[in-house]
Amino acid sequence: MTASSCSLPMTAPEPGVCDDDARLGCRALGAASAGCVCCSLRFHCLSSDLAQSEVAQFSALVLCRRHLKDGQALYRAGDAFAALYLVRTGLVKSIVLNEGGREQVSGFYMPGEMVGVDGIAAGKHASDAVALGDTDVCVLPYERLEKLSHRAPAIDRHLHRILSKEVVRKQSMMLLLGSLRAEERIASFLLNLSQRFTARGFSACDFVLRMTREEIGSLLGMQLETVSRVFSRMHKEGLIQIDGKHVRLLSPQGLRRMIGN
Amino acid sequence: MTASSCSLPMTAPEPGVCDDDARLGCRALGAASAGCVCCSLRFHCLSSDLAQSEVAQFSALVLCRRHLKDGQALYRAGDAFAALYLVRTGLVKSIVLNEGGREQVSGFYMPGEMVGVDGIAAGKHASDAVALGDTDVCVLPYERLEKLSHRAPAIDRHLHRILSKEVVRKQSMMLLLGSLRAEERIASFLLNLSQRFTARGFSACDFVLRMTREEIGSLLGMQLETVSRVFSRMHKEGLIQIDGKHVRLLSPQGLRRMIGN
DNA sequence: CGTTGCGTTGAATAAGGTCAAATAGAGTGG
DNA sequence: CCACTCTATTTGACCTTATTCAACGCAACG
Repeated sequence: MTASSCSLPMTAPEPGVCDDDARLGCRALGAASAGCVCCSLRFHCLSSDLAQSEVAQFSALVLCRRHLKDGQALYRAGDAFAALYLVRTGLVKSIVLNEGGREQVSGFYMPGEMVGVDGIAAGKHASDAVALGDTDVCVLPYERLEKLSHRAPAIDRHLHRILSKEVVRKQSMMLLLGSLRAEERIASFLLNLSQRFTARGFSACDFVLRMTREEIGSLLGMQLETVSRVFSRMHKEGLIQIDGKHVRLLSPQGLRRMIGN
Repeated sequence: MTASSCSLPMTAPEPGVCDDDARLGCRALGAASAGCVCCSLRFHCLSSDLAQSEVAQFSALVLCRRHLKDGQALYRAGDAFAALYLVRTGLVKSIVLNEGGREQVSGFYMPGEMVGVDGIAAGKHASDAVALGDTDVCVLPYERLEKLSHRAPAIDRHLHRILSKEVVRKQSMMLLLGSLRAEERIASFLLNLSQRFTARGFSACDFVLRMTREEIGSLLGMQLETVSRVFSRMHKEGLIQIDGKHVRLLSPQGLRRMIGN
């Protein structure tokens, strides 16, 4: 998972430049760090059509990383927006709160996925981001990222794509919330996780849910009891095997049929 | 509404350069067109902290406009992504379809709002965009926009903000769909429209819904009958006055209280 | 070993969906 | 101008689904 045994050339961060450190509560990366160039997540964080030099430039952006323990917040709604984050290990959940105090999980972010883009719009975060279990993130100071993206068109384009992808993702969550029933939502959720695990080289059909039933329910717009019941029913029907947080998809095909395809 | 009597200097599109015309099905703008600099929507489309020169550069991007009649599509899901669109007059609805054939309205776009950003991610549109009533849009060829944004950092930043704002918007729709009940959804919808009308200089409490009950229901994740019933109930309770598509908010305060604030 | 958080399950209830029918309005063609 | 058609909307009756409330099991932890 780590990129320790890598000795490819990279642009080292200028020493002493990381005045973001204190503000962002992160630890600086020494020149020893191999950076993005040979990070195993490189092709999740970054487009494959970036030149090596661009990857190195991007890498130089990541002045520091942050480690979060279970339940610790990366940022809170209302916090000044200073950086975007790329999950390295672990899992981050993002939570939106409306004025009426109601809150909802708006997404789970896996290694290689970017957290925090909702802060760009207003210069302050619109949601909380909280670690589920031990989690590491790379910190991308936004001002530096902006400056870099003016120099490196490919990186700018990549950023646009990431932002757009987030729109598409939320849009398909809207579709799920607005027009699927409980069973279909769960099926869709499981298949989505499966697909993302696969893309990261993990088993497609056998994984552990780091989040609680309540958090799943919150994301999918249903009560935790309903989540539990649907899991139980799917289990009885032989579609999945579920033991606490450990899930095994016995019939991905059957799940796919449930959501109509 | 039009910016006809404006004679400020602007960068005219180079003649003969609009080879996008045929592809995008739009008509070219003559040099006679006043462009964005004195468009009444300027401060909706564009950030107020753009310099005049930057606005002119942006304006030069808009090589053509498109007029759409009621029900006509700006693009369809799967179409190659070539441009972003800024609504000038009228209303555009965007519709997502999932694999199972289910579809849902994912947003209504008013003058000054940008349509089409979900196409950036994959290079093809993820939704349909259809005009509700006569509608005009400005066409922003995306490749040119990208090139411009490398030359003009402020425009790039503005684009990032627009994309992020779209994420925030979808995110709050997720919250609505996942945790509000029918009445609260409608209240939220009406207040949102009201706020957007206000921002455009129209009455905050007296407006016409261009969309059908079914389209409203689709956006809000409920059946058209439920939409109708909620309108009727709100009417009885003296919160709104509703006559077909004509709405008057009698107690915006009361509506706000419904969603808990 | 009691406490606490998470998960499961059951029974009663409420909210919204579905089906059906009636009405209203806009647009069309005679 | 009127009859006709088509679509949008409203309303009622009934039914399905998911929520709510409550009880209980289980595992981790101090």
